[in-house]
Amino acid sequence: MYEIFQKYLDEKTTLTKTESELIQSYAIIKKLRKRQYLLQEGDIWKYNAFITRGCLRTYSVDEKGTEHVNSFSIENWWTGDRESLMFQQPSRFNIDAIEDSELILFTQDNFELLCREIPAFNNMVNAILQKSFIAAQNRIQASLSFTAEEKYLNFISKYPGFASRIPQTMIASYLGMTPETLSRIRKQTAKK
Amino acid sequence: MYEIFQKYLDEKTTLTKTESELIQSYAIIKKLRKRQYLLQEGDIWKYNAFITRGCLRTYSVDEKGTEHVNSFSIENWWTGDRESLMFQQPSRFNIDAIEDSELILFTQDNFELLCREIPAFNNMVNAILQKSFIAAQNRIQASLSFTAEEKYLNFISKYPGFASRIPQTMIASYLGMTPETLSRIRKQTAKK
DNA sequence: GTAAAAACTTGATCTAGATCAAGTGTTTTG
DNA sequence: CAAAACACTTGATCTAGATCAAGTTTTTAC
Repeated sequence: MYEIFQKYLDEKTTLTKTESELIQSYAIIKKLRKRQYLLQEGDIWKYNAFITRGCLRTYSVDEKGTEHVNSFSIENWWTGDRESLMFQQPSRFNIDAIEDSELILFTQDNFELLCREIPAFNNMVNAILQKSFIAAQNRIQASLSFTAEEKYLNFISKYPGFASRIPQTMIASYLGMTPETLSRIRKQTAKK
Repeated sequence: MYEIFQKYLDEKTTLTKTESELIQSYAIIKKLRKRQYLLQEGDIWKYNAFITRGCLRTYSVDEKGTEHVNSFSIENWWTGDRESLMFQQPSRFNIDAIEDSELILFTQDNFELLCREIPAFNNMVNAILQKSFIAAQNRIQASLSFTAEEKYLNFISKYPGFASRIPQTMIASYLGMTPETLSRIRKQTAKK
């Protein structure tokens, strides 16, 4: 499955043979069955994780036991808990597989080394972070200014394809509404 | 006012004399009166802006004319619209001064040059971006899982000092509630 | 292949927070 | 320093979306 990551690298940046080999030498392949955890609340996250196949969700659980989905991540995206990684503190999140998935992991030490040794890799990582930040800003804006229906329409237009592979309950949680509300919205919008 | 930024740099990173001078040579000082715009919706944002004094807000206006505050930024923080800057597209945001303020601007070209020429500067910028992303994630989580009262208590504990210098109406907007609701929450929590 | 468990739908009712309205207090500005 | 503009409070009423409940449909697992 490493070829998928190699292809991603080739698209995003330009590397010498030696650099590519250095990156590959640190790659840890990890397979996850559906429902299996990549990270559990309380654990300290140690990696940078790239998804070559499948779909994962990051969520937290509040005192009432309600799950709140923070994000979905699919093939060709990264996942993990930056806060836990950066401050080496126990995570408030769980990450688990929505589908059978395959990942490539890099320990933070190795990842930092790659960033230091390979400027093109460092630039790629920064560009991804910038885009993630912009996406987070847009999500904040949506959560502040959109109605439930607008949030759903925005979601399916922004992430077409997600709606078909992710259970509605999880999408509802991601959008900050109950599954019942999402069900009713879908019924209504289907009519139009 | 450049000394404030110099002090910030000295705290966050280690630079040679030459590097410091290079950075300073690109700095553009900008003063803003209260209510004055730094950026208006539709404009394309061209800078990286550091605040040496004052307080700014970033907000958008929806079709109904309602303002939604995206963020507040005070001295020793950065502000701007990353999305507009990165993709050179018209901004959906307005940024204006809540207090008389002073900023240091770097055009994106100069800023990129500094990142390229000064690895320590680049690392500092990345670290800031990481922290901004983590803060955005936390805000998303709060907006999904907190009640109006919890959002307010979380805000004042996370940003003590903000409540006294920023009008309540704007804080309410930032927290995604009406000014009336915030007023009632403050009355209640004051009792306790 | 079938029973149990999830996932989704639909209806009835409830409620946190919004909206509307009418104050009072506090800046800003000529 | 007055009056206009703005910021905040308080009360009455309304509503989007939550909650509770009881189905039906789909998926999972032996």
